[in-house]
Amino acid sequence: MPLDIVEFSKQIGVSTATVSRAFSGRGRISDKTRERVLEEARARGFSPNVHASRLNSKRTNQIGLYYSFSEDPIFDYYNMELAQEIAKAAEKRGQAVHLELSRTGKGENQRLRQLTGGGGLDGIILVVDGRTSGARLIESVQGCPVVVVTNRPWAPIKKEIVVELDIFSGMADAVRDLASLGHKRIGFIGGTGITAKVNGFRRILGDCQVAVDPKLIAEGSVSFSDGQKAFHQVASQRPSAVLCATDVLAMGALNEANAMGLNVPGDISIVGMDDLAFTAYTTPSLSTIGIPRSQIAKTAVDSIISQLDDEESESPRALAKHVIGSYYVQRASVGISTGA
Amino acid sequence: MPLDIVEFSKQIGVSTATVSRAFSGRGRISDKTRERVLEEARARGFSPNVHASRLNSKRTNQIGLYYSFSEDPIFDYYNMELAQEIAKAAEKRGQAVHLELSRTGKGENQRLRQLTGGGGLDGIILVVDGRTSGARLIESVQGCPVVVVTNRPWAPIKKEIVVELDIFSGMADAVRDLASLGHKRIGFIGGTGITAKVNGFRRILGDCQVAVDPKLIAEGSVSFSDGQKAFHQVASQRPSAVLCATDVLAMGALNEANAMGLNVPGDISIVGMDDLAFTAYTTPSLSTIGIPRSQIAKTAVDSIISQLDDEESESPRALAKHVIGSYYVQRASVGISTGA
DNA sequence: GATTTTTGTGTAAATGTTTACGCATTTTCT
DNA sequence: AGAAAATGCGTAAACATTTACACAAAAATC
Repeated sequence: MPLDIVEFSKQIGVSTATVSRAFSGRGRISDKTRERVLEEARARGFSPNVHASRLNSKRTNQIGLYYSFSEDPIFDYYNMELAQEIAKAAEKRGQAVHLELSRTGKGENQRLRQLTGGGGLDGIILVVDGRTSGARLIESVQGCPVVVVTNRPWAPIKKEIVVELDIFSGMADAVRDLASLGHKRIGFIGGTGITAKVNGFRRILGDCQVAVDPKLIAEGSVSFSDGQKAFHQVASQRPSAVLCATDVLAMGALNEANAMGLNVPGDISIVGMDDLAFTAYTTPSLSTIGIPRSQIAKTAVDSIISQLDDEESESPRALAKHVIGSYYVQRASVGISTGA
Repeated sequence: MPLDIVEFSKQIGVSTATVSRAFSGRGRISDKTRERVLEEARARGFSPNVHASRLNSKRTNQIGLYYSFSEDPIFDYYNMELAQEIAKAAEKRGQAVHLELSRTGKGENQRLRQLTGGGGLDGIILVVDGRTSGARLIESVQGCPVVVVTNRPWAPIKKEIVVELDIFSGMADAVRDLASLGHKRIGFIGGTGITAKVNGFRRILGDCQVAVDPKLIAEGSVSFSDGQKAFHQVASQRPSAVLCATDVLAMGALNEANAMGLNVPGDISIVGMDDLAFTAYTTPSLSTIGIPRSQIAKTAVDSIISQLDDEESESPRALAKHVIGSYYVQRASVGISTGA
């Protein structure tokens, strides 16, 4: 039913090549002709068929954004905000985002093969929460550039480019800051699967010459209620400040502090991680450690694009790793230590 | 470089038709053959080219999700959470989501024509915040089913299916509830462009026989700080409860109440709108009015699918409107009125 | 003014599938 | 067993573009 390029070009008296050139911007064509073609296209309602177009040009202008997480919710606030930044960064490079959410596990590899194998994507960004599952996933990426975004240490081994998120630099800033405010008993509320953060925390305390008290470290999961529980437990040990592995955990901690009649930051300081937009909206506003999401996004998207360009120029693809550091934002939830 | 169907089928000694049938599941093929083909494909790393495939079959299995908003941020928490639900609903129907964020205005129509014209999408879901701009946008949707998600009254006029969100049923529930708790002075914190909510609020107060005091209605925008300012203004008029047009505004109100030394809900009750996930995490947890997002998502996606099916069966497309009602969740931010 | 270069356009051969049609072969029915 | 129906598979014609190549006309060069 819709006009095709053959019929359309016949109607306006040019060749299909000319029409193609008018739309793609590639090849030689005079300005006058191009404008006439586009004008007629608008008037007659012709738009080139993208499938036929892509079948030739190979480019899709679509980047896959694949989240693989072992725990629900896959698409939490952090990942949503990251997705948004990636969508923006992709748009700047003329790419649209193809969003895919997945639970780590069975069927994933097949899905990924299907997604990347048929040329449907110019590239794929894999956001993963585990080293092993990530490595397994990469096996299935068939015919397109791949970028892995991870918070685990990861040396690129196959065809992937790695964007590694380093939360520790910001954590160190936070701890230094707390120490300078007189905090000597600093607690930590962790979560399953984020042992790395806990270990980093221990190391950083050592670096800052703050004593490590195992009783001040509470494991938990990642939800609000986990934050409440963990805080309740840690608070009994009288820390003067608590770091939480995520902002949502910190919200739980804040809430529980309130319920326990503790004043934040009067009695205890609380710091979250992720720098979610809503940390500015809490009462008191939440200090947090963030990794610049726009930079993560830009790095990942740029990397896909440059891999594509490399491919065209037939130069060998260099494995690479980009490390994105973190920052500490002090807000109202942190104050001078009132502890012993 | 990658194997094509001709070469692959030759290698394993069958015809291209057989390979195609093995992958698509359509047409006649024996189980044994299909399995052999798929097995060989895995072994040899063959995946069918999606562009060539789509060029024939016309189906894309991609639904566009197009947000057009007149104000930043386009992709706020509400829209993120909605997008997530739509992605889930689409996935259940075997469709992926193509995300597109846009500021209302110039270039939009052309972008939309380009997006929908070339057969790149099976359908498109337009989420808009204005009646007029939405109607203008629809003009540019060329060759695929379209669904509009809107919170404005909207009678379908052209080719669109409408999912209209009715916040008023939930608002009425909330007001009734507040009234039954003895609240007689109920304020409202609105925002630009949401006059409809304010008018609805007035009507509902009338229905519930609660006096309308214009001084208790504050316009503002939609941000956290707007919520703070508007609350400050309204609070001076001593309302016993305040409805806020969004949850983020309500967070601002909550924060300002705190800053003013008002206890929530002891001195004043606060209700938000949107039922964002984080409303459960505030202190006190925020009562809110929500519209079931999963239902919005399901309705929109199902509508696209059924329009596609109708198209195939050549039956005429019926314009339709689905209205999704709202609910009220009472949480800790609401209590018995202590006012005069 | 003749030669070379540049520019604008057309022709036609890819691009990699799907599917209508046809033909054996096998199964079902009477 | 013979006829009818169902099954499995191959051949080849779409599907709607892009782009290498060819060629004429215009512009630049000497």
